[in-house]
Formats: sequence, structure tokens, C-alpha cells
Amino acid sequence: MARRANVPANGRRRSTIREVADRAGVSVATVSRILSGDYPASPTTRKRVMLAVEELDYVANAHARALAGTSAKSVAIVLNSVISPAYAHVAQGVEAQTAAEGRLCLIGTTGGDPERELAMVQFMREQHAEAVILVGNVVADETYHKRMSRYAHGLAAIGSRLVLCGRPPLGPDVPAVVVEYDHAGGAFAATSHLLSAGHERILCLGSRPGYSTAEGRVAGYRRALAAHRVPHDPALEVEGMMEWHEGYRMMKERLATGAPDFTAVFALNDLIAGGAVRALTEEGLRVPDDVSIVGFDDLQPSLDLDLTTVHLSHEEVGRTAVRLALEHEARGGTPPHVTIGTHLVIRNSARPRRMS
Amino acid sequence: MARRANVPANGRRRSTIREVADRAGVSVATVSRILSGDYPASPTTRKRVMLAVEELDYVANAHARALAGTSAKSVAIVLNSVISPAYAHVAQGVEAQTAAEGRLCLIGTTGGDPERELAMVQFMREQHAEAVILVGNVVADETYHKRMSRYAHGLAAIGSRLVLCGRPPLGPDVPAVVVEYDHAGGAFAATSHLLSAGHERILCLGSRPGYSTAEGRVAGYRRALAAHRVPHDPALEVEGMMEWHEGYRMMKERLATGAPDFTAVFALNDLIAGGAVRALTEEGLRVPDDVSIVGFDDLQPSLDLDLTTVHLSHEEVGRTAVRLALEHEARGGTPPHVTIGTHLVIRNSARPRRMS
DNA sequence: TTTTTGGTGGAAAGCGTTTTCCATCCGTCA
DNA sequence: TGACGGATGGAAAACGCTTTCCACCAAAAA
Repeated sequence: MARRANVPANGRRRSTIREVADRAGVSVATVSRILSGDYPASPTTRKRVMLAVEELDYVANAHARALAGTSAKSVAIVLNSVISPAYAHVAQGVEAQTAAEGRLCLIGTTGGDPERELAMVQFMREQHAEAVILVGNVVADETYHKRMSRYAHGLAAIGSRLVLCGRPPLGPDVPAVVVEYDHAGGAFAATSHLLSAGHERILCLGSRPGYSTAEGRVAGYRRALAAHRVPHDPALEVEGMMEWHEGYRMMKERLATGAPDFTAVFALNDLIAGGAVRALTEEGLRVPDDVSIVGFDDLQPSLDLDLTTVHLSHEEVGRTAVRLALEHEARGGTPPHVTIGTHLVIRNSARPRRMS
Repeated sequence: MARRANVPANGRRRSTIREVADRAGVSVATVSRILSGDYPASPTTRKRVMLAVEELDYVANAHARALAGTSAKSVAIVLNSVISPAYAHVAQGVEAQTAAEGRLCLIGTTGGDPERELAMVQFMREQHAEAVILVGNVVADETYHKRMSRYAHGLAAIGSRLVLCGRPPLGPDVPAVVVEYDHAGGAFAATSHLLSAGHERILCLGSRPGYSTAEGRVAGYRRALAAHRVPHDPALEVEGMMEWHEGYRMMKERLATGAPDFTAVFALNDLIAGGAVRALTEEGLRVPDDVSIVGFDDLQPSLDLDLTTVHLSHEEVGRTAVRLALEHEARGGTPPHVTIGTHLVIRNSARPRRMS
């Protein structure tokens, strides 16, 4: 049937392979073959085709090409927001590895809204993404498990892969690749660093029950206390979100009640550390002279703060996610589950405790 | 002709609309109509179709759909890297506006390599992106102009749009939308702030001839000096890149030669400011007591540094880029060229000059 | 001279949708 | 009772490409 013509709003048409063929005086088959690689055409034919392509400024229609079978493969990454440095670094890693594997990278953001996440995953399915990488902190409740399970099966059903980055795994029956951070290990190292320097009253800023990232880090904190036989005081764990202003707020409130009842601080990430340092400074306490502090993530702020912190290779997580997903897609079997290690970066925000 | 079957590596097939139709006992046309919106089908038919979709876990093939005419439109953004906070914020704005306009956002990175940029633009053309947004600093030479001109015409030829974000415009004959920052205006305000506080020897860190961003900011700096009738000393302009370590390096080198010959610093961005502050601190100079400093960008570091800086709404730039591109695509005419304003955010890194 | 062979390139099917026509079918009105 | 009209849904073309067959032609082999 006649269809509305292929005419964009401004009236220009993109040229088709048909037109190229006509202009070059060959068949579409020949054009297609010459364009898509090493077809042994005679030099004259090849030249004629290339000229026609040039003159018409022809670009292939990716959709038609995909439909016909040779799509450029793509990998999708879905995250809360691009402006969170941690996520951005993961995205960077994904992008790099994706490009290295000759694929296109689609990035979508959700703003932390599960509805939008669902829509995104659906969308990526429609786009035939080879893998869909979900990154970021999340409340790991019953709903979460069900939702992810649906995603995983839906994607597996069309030969794609779900990858969970820094999210809790789902169990052996769910076909999802998992790349985790060693939050507990890093927190253990950070806390131990402070404990070894003689600190015993260590404030822990940013705990948040239900959130996997925070929980892992708090667990490491507690484990370190136990290992050093330092009693655990729940009053030293302060709840808050992982943001600069939250760190500021938590520390301000803590100091409002009187003299500090701690000598060191373990901030659950660098942003919190930054806010806390500001609050301390405003109250006349100096870092590291009066109070020691260590952070977590080793992102930009830690340079400005000269912050001792736990380094997380976010980019490596992204790269690993892509690599594993594609390998697994090719090989099959049980989906891999890896944990990316961390290490402490010592700068100048923690000192041995002053025994006054 | 028989084709290799639609079989992904793991042997699973995605189900087609044909299968849904068969299972529901209707024709593909009916399924298509029911799925794509408000077709007045009888409730029973509708229910049967929905059930089949559910059971087969059917998702439409976006490529086929695009080929048939109703593609989900998309907007592409191409940038140097996602981990640069400034670019990330622009990307965030683009993403938000794109989503708001019901489009998909494709993000590609180039690592600053013109080759990869070309490939990216080409790729986005193949994907039928409605607009391709190029963001970021760039050397604006002859080559640049030619290359962009080619992009612009190539995209225009297929009814798409080139958008330049924070890049020099190309002239009236080139069909490209331009969204610029008011670098000079912001720099003028920042420098004036220092001048009004009595500073006359103001170090300018990060100049870089040829780079549009740096040039605009330096121009504002000079303009402010002139407006305040303060002599311009070229020796106060230090060349360097817009990175933390460069700021550190530049300041270190400056201080290595003896006592500072300046009382204030205008850092061409916040990262440079951060590095410079560190270098100052290490040399025993306090900010703002001994040296005043202002930055540019108002990104994360300025919170930790309590930095007086020039606020740039990167997100607004992203949003505006998308909005203008889509409007212009619909309306045609001369492509718009807008400049997004800036304003000074006063924190606590600059003080009146001490008249010692 | 006839047959083979290898290099070239054309015709057409098929990818999975959307959408334009049509063909029913059922109830209504004259 | 026959014609008409609205509601419903089917058949098939079209989107732009890739790729499988095939056909053709020249040169080499028989």
C-alpha cells in the first residue's frame, strides 16, 4: 500500500541504497556488498559506487540493517543519575569496554524511580541490547527481588543479559550477572586504620538500614571494631544519606550537643566526609589535629580534602560488567558473580590519637 | 531466500507479533493496532491479545517498528568523557529534557579524539537521531570549522540537527544550533569581585590559547582589569590545563620563585582552584587570609573548598540544547544561537585586600 | 572447438512491524 | 424484507537493507 513518504519535517529525504545503486549503475546487492566490507568487486565498480555514495552523502539506515540481520550490537547501562561521580565512573568504564568490544553504549537514567527503571529496561529490550547493566544502590526488599527476577527472565528470554552492578545478588535460579564491590572489606580496612592509630570512639556517618551499600560498609566497620576488641557503641552510628549536605548536617547536630564524644570519624563516602569536615571546621575543630577522618570512594573531593579514603575502582567495575556479560552471553552456564576489591589510600586526614 | 534463523547464542528466540497473533487467534494487524494505542477493539479480542502478549512475554522489535515508520525518536549527545563533572551536568540536562520530550537519549564519548568524534556523529546519523549535540571545549582552528561544517550539512541533509554546546559558532551559512556559555561575563564578574575588594595583582590560572573556553574566560578577566583601570600584567597569566593537578603545579611553580607577587587568584575553573589551594596551603599561605581566590563552574569542589565561584547552569545548557534543536527542527528557519548567563556565588574564599 | 572454471553482479526473499484498503457481520431503518 | 451503515478485523504492501541463489562472461583447459 502507499505509505506516507519518507519525508522529515524540513522536507529533506535521506537517500537510500536504491538511489546509490541507480546512480552508480549497479544493483543494490552490489552496493550493499561493497559497503559492508571486503567483497571482491572490480576496481571500477567499486569506484563508481564509492563516488555515488559520496555524492549522495549516503548513510545506511541502521534500523533496516538491524532488521536484515547485521545490527551493530549495543550494551545498555541504566543508572540513577549521571552527575553522581561514582555512577559516572562506572558509566565511563562501561563505555570504554563497550567501545573496545565494538559495540554501542546506550545510557539511560532513572532518577531512582523504579517505574522509570522498569520503562528503561523494557526500552532496552526493544532495542535488542545485548546486555542491560543496572547500577547503583537500592533497597533490597521483597519487591526488589521480584522485580529484578522479572527483568532477568525477560532479558534471558530474548538472549540478552541482566547485569547487577553494586546491587545485591538474586540467588542461583535467576539468570543475572553480578559485579559487586567489597564494601565490607574496604570499611574494615578504613576502620582498622583508625583503630591502629589508637582511636576507639569512631563516629560512623551515613548508615542507612535497607540500603545495600551502606549496610555493607557499616558491617565492615563493626567487624573491624570486633577484631580489635573495641566495644561497639550503637550511638556512634549516625543515619543519613550519602550526600555532602547530609554529612554537614549529621556532624553539626552531633556537635550541637556539646563536646565531641569521639576522636575519629569514618564517613561512609567522600561526600559525607566533605560535609563533616566543613562542620568540624566551623565548630573550631581541626582535621586531622583534633579529629581524624577517613572516607570511602576516592573520588574528586578526596583530593581537595587531602582525605585518607578507600579506593574503589568504579571504572573497573563498569569494564568488568561488560566483559562478563558478553563472555557469559557467548558461553552460557551459570552467570558469574565477582567482587571487585578495594584498597586504602592514605593521605593526610588521620593521625594517631592524642593521648591528652 | 531462507535466512539463518533468528537464534541468539543461547538458543532462545524472541517472539514475534505473528506468534502473538496466532496464539490469540487474530491477525497481526489486530495485534499491532491493539498494542499501539487506542484502537476500538472488542473487549474480548483485546483481552485475548493481552493475554497472549503476557504469556509469550512479547516485546516489539524497535528496529522493525522504526523501519515501518513509527520509531521512538532519539537525541544523541557526544562528549569527551562522562566523568568530567561539567560535561556530566550537561548530559544530565540533555537526558532530562530528552525524556521530557518523550525521546530516548543516546550518549557517546570520544575521549577528545576527533576521529572518534567523527565516527560517533556518523553512527548517530545511522541511528536517525533527531539531533546530535556536541559538547565541550575544543581548539577552534580551520580544521575544526571544516569538520563541523561537514557534520552540520550531513545531518541537515537527513532532517536532523547539529547542536554545538559551549563550542564556537560556525557562521550563518552553517545549519547548526549553538548554545554558549557567557564565559567572558562570568570571568568579568569574578575578577571584578576581587578588584572591588582592593586586589590589583590577580593571578590568572589556566589560560590556554586556542581553547575557546579558556580564551573566553581570560578575555573577561582582562576586560575587568581594564574596566577598573588596573594595568594588565601578562606575567600574571599562567598557562595550564583545566585540571586539579595542573592547578597544583602552576601554583607550586609560582611560589617556588619566592614570595608571592599577587594577593588574589582567579582560577579558570574549580578544579584548578582546588589544586592551587592545596599548593598555597602547603606553602604556609592561608585562604582567604593571605590569598583570596575565586573559581569558575560551581561544581562539587567549590562546596568542599567553600569557594567563591561563578555559577554555570550546565544542566540548563543541556536542556536548552535539546529544546532548541527540537523546536528548530519543527519550525526551520535560521538556527538559533543563545548564550546562557552566569552569576557569581559568594562563599568564603575571597577577602578585602590587607593593606599591610 | 567445446567444456570447465572463476570472477562479477543481478533478482528476489525475508527481517518484523505499521497501515491502507477491504470484506465481513450484525443490527436498523424504510 | 432488502438495503444501508457502523463496528470489527483480515490481507498485503511498504519500510531499507542483507544475503542466498543464479546467471552471465571471459579466459583457461580439454
